[in-house]
Amino acid sequence: MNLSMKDIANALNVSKTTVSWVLAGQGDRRKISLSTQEKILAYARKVNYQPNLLARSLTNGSSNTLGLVIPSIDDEFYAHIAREVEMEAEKYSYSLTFCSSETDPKRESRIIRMLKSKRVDGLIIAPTKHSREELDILVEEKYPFVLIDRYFPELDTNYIILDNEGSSHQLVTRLVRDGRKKIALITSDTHLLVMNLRRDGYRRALSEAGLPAIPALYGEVKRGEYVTDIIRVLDGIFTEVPDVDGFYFSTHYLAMEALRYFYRHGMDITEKIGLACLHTVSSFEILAPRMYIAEQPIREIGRQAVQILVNELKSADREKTKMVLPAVMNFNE
Amino acid sequence: MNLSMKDIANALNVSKTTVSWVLAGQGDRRKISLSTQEKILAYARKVNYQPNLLARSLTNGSSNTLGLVIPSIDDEFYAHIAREVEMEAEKYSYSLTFCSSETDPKRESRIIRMLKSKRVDGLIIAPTKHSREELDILVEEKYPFVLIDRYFPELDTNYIILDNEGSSHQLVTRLVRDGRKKIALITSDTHLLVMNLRRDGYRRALSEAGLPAIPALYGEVKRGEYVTDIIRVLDGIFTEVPDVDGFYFSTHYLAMEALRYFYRHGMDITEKIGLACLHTVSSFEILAPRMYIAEQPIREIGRQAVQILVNELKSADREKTKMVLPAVMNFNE
DNA sequence: CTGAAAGCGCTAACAC
DNA sequence: GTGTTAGCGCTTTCAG
Repeated sequence: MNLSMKDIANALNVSKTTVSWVLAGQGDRRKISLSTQEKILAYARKVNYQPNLLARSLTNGSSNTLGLVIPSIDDEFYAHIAREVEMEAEKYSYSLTFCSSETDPKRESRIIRMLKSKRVDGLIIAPTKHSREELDILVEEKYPFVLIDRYFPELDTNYIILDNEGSSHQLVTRLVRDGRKKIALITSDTHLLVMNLRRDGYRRALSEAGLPAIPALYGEVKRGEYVTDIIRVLDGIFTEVPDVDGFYFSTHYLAMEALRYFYRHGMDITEKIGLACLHTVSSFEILAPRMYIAEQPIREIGRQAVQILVNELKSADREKTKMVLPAVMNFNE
Repeated sequence: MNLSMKDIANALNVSKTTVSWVLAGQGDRRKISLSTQEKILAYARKVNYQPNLLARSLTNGSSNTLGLVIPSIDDEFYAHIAREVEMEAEKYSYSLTFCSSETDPKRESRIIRMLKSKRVDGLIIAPTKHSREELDILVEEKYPFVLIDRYFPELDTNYIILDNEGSSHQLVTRLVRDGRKKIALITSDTHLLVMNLRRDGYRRALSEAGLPAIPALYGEVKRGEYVTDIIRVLDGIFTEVPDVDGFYFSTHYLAMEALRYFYRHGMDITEKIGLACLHTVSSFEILAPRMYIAEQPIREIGRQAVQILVNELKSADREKTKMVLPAVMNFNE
């Protein structure tokens, strides 16, 4: 199959070293004669020489590869992130190996170990709830990594997250300004810190507006079976608070299922019910054009994540970067 | 950082080989004494030994990794494919490195070369239009790979594709059965073979139904600027054929933009206009519940792709597998 | 200007 | 039962 440097060296009666220099573009610096250089270059091109990156990485102790670990590539949000990260990594001539944990902590651990074993130079991780142990190890080993989307405040790591509390607050406040008085919160995955922050923002907005926090307006959906469970939750809210006039969804897939529900029940989600959601998917624009949306700054997250990693790889032991990014709103003030 | 086998061997006063045997689970077969085995295992666990997969791959000449090359991870369809492939690969304890070509042939070439250089054991490729050269090389090198979604009939390769002509024919025939007589075809990327096949299916359905092929009902949208160009196309059709009563979209993103258009113009897409589309995205279920849809058998594609590759890796030089899969319809007959 | 040789961490044929 | 050794393909120090 593929020829190696040795093959080229033998064929041309030069040494492996010379071939290596030339192919690495160091011919001039090493003062290899032009004739030799050209001979090597020509031959390499002719036989379509491709370096064995495994060998190179082994020698160099670095694979020029970044690893991305996300809960699920099926999720539009993470798919976008993956894209941005890949593009940005390419700018620094890193390639990307991506794996999805399927929100299974065991899988996640396995993946992280595997990526380390493959000697990826750094990791970008959107951690699941139970990632702590594995992250502890990374911290201890000083393995370069940056968390995105979720984080652990007690851990001194790089992270880039959304201003969850603030965005929530803005969204709910916007509903309040429309005169909504009975705004339900639909949420899930409440063991996640970010979800609590979103709830906090919701509560703060209500209390600042002098609105009561009605327990019946709190809808918690079981993750995993959210497609069916949200029906139970919404049914419950409409029975107990028939004049509910607003919904704030803590994440996009909840909004999606709720929209399905509203459409099935022929409900008026333009006048009678105000909607807001943190995160978005492209179809919301059509399905619920008047829904207030706080979007994740996906491009920014992807870019920063790569840059933080690249910087850390250049000079280890720098301060950890902790970024809290504002959301991008589809409305004013 | 990570200890190597040598370190373990030194620390325990045994040889690298012994460590290698034991850690590879060959202790019993190689008749290493139980005490030694336990000593090694215990120590490895204690220092949290992780093998260097680069070194192992270099030695073994195989990385236990498959590569997936897709046009864009942003696309729901390919994201799903990526997920299935990853899960299936895991069953055979292969890991997955995925890259997206962004439908840029140069990028695609680069990616394929890079993956080969990293010595991935096999490739799953959803090729872009101009992939021929790179594929020719793969064929010549006998590098194991399988094409999905698109293929080159003149190339003897593994491939798994949808029955494009047949699915199209079924969709359009279904519209005809509803009494639609002026069915427009909205398509794009017409240099792709699969797109031509879809057009052929449309035409066959019309001709079998004795319906004329009205040129004004053929809408070709420029890829790349389809979001704006589709408006021009649809405007054109509605002006020239005001009583158009059906639309067949050759792919999901065209349907998506058309729906946007129909909604903006407040058009009746339940009674007056019949819709059909090859491919789907989740929001269609809400946006256009009555649209006839032919779905790609994503799971099947992902599974088969991996299995074909795994089989080929076990025994090279087998016959190439060429699969044409039927679509999954959301309607009867 | 060019080459020899060591070493990255692992496996496996071949001793003893 | 265990160790020696060579080699995977590359980079890089040191010697000519």
